[in-house]
Amino acid sequence: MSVDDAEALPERTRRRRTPKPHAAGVKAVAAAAGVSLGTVSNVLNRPEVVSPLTRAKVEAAMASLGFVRNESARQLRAGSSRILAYVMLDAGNPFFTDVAKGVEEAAQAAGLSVFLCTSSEDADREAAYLDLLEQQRVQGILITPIDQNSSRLRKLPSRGTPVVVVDRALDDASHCSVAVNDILGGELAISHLLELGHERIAYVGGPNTIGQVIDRRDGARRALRTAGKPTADLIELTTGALTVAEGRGAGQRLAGLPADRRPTAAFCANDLLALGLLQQCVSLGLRVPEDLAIVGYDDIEFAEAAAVPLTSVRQPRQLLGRTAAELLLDESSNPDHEHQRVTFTPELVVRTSTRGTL
Amino acid sequence: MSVDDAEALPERTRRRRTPKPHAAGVKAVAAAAGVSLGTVSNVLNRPEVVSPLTRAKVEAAMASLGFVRNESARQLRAGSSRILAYVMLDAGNPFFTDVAKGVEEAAQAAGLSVFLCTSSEDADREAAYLDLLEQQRVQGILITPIDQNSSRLRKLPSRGTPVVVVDRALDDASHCSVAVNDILGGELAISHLLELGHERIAYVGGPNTIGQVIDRRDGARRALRTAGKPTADLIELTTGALTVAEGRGAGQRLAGLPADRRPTAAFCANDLLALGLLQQCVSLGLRVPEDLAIVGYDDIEFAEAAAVPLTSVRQPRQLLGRTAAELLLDESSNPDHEHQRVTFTPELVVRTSTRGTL
DNA sequence: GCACTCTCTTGAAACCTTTCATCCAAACTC
DNA sequence: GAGTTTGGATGAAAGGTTTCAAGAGAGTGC
Repeated sequence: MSVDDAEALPERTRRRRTPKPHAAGVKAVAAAAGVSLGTVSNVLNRPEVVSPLTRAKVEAAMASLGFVRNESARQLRAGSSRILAYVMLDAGNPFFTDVAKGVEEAAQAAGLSVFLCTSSEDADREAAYLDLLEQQRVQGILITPIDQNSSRLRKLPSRGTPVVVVDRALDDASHCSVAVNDILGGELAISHLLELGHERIAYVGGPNTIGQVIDRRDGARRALRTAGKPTADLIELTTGALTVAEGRGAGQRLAGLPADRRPTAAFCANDLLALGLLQQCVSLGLRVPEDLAIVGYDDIEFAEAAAVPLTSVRQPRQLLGRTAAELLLDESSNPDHEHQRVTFTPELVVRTSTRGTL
Repeated sequence: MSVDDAEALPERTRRRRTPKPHAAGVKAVAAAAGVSLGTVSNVLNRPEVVSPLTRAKVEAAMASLGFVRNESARQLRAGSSRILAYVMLDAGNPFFTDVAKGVEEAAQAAGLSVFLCTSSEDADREAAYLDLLEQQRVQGILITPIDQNSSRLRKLPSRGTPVVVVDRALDDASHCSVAVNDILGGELAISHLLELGHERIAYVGGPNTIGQVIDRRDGARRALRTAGKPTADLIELTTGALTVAEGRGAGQRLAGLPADRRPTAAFCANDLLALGLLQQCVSLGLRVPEDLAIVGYDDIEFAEAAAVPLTSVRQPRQLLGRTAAELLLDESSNPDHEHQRVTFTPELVVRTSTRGTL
């Protein structure tokens, strides 16, 4: 079935100004249906004002010519796009894809589509995507930023592109933000470990440019202070990213320490790190939680199914995404919109990796 | 810092034709810099042809006006976009995000950006995204389709939007495709289980509209035939989707069977199902692999870290994505492009979930 | 001092759609 | 049957960028 032969190489020697021999436009449809441009446009945008007969003719013409509306032209004239974007830190982290699911849910309900972009924790990539999206005049941008003080990020709203920050609470008043209290999350994790009697506790996370990494560490320190211990007691293992592979690396470093200096518990900045750490430690012969208790963060679906089910700090992932999208929609449709900062509360889910088999 | 107050509600009674009081355009920049439109455009697109002095003036004007190029207009005139899209089945499945990583790698090398879309195994969503992307005139579409016979999908290339099918080998000659031999993958899994002496084997997967589900099952059947067993021996547990939750459901059903009718091994259409199945079976008291051996598919990162490390059929995920993107780039830049069908070979990775602790 | 290059810059046309004021004809009103 | 309303169709203008043929100066060679 060589459907495409008909269209292939309609002319080898291209005409001068024609960059693409693309599809038929409204003009061609109008000609074929024997009506004016305006009528075709009406069929597209206000079908109810055109008589059924005419509409049928136009629709037939569109079908037979394979008409595809040129969204660039539409947008140029109409000034608005029906797209919103979510720039996430890492598509490989189920936490973010769950947030994305919430975003898509809310967007779909409002008749919008969502484009996903991944910065992969790379500031240049993030910047490139922000530029691109602004140039595309998307309706709005949801972002989990690497650096929340980026000037690029702050300039966007004043130029007409609404921004909602997800999973970070911004100090800046020019955006809405939706976050989970990461300091509290860190406290929950460490208090739990202290209650279990651990004294040498490690914090595994990095790089220290990521807000979540910092807040969760600060929460951990605060829990130590509250318990009357010096914050210096927290042994910090800095990683290069929040991935399973980096978690394994941290496991390697931990397991290499002599038993009397090795921490008895580790709190990881996210579940990917925790899973990597867990895997490496187990394969190097450390028992979890007897030799090393582990607490993760995010409570992704895989935390429960892990080799040793993982204690973790749970965040309302989809709700986070949905709320963020709703704030964005409000901002772009409600003239009386006021920026809000929504903060959810995390919750500790205790499993075998800290509590043992009891 | 009320940065946005300056811009807020510049005029309550909007002027008639102005849909958005958006940014300054080339025209404003040209006026501010005291040059013509064409020169501004040259600074943007061919900076080398404009004199350093003029360029500096224009750049200063752009900065002070906060100029943001209107991509819709650019695209309308230039006819081409610098974006390519990957429509994936499920963003929550690490397999697809790994493929996406490969795509982004290749795209970045070519100076393009990637928009990710998720059909969530919903044909309507997929169709809506395809329409949207075609209207956006993206440079090309990479897709793991739900239904590879969709007429919408087949029409795209003849209308000017190149399509590369990922993780499916299409019978159709109008696309390139990049796939892994799923029939062989199914065979590998079942042969392995047969070698271990299993007789009652279940296949867990669904819905049966998804190509991968069908091929892997067909491979399983073929392995049975090769071993001289009737294909009816394969006990099929059909799921509603390829998710951890559905895997748990299947586990529930399996564990409910009396021991003498329960399969001794299960081959799952992907790792998410396998992880869910594993988790549910373990929590219901079945031992893996003694009571039930499990083989997954994809060998995602979490398979190795599972409660019982998972035997799985590995696919070259990133390579898949990178190859697909490269084919797409070739199609849209090379006039002598010929459609190709690239097929990779999967590989069985044996772990504890079938082999026991030996 | 004239003809000629070469380097930059210019202005108008083109891309495709949407919008809106206007127009037309047929159907009512009295 | 003159005037009014109404349901539909029309066509020109606008939106911001890119392109390209042509123009303007400055410099060079003889």
